[in-house]
Amino acid sequence: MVKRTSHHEADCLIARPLDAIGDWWSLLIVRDAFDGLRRFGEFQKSLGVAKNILSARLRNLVAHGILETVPAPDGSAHHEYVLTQKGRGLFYVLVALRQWGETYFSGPGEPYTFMVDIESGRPIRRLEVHAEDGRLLAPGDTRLADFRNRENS
Amino acid sequence: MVKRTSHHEADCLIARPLDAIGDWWSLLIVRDAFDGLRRFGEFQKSLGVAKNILSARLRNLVAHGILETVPAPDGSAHHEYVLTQKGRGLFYVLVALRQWGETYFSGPGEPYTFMVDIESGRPIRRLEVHAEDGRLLAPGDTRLADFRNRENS
DNA sequence: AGCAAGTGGTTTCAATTTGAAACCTATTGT
DNA sequence: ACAATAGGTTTCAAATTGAAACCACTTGCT
Repeated sequence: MVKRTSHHEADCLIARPLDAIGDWWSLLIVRDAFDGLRRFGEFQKSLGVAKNILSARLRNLVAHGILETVPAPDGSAHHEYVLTQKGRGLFYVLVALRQWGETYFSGPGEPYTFMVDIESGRPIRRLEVHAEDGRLLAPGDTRLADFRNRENS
Repeated sequence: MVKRTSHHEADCLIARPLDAIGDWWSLLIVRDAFDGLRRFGEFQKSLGVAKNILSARLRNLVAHGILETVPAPDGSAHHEYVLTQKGRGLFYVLVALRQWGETYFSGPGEPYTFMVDIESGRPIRRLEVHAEDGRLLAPGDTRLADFRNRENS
């Protein structure tokens, strides 16, 4: 059997998250969940994707603990999909992706949406990576270390 | 013709980046590029992916300006793939993804790699989202606004 | 009660995509 | 000269995708 390449058991802690999300645009479901969407139909309308595919994606996200199903609050027999704490942890990924998008994908002069702080209505700051002592770090200033390296540093 | 769903022209600035990267695990190529990998063969060995697929992914990343090809410095006829500035902008996405992975995907007691500041060798800080005035923001504290909203706020 | 409409899916099936292996073309190394 | 290595492309079977049809259950209306 030809197996789809999966990085499920990969050592790398970037590969595993990617594998859990499963599909690039499953993140759009997560984004919509952050926007308050909860019902199957709402996601379907928002994403315009085939129902069978949406069904599979939602199932996958639930299986990986990113979404969970809860009984519908209106007492109907249906359920709703809400973010778990793990799912809410993807907030930073979405912010990073969005800021990258704002920088490189907004057409010239094109009106676009961006993230603002609800309280002030002003745009949020750009993400920054900081060292433990607070120094601002650029891409080249970091490396990966394993547990053993950390112990004797 | 059955078209693969694409969010290329989507208004949303999360969808467009996703579409540019193309494939979830193309990010693994970008991660490897951050780790200093440059040659086709290096990527292939690192990712263990079929050569035709890697070839297509590299071509896509180059087409979207995330990688660029440069002549090999050793004078050979081959070229190397290096991150553009746009590509380096994905650093924050990778950090966000990795921190999420560190939190939710590291097995109990399992040794894992994580990001450290090269200068001190100590782990970097967690990403935080801040308002313009510096307040720390949680997932629910932001919303999207379009250009017009910004103008009159 | 009878019936249409809405919600939340599953099934079917053709088209597309994927990926392993084979192949190709240059450039080294010996 | 010959084999090996790098960097791909081509081929083709199997897997995935997605549009449309279908199904089951609940409302709402008359």
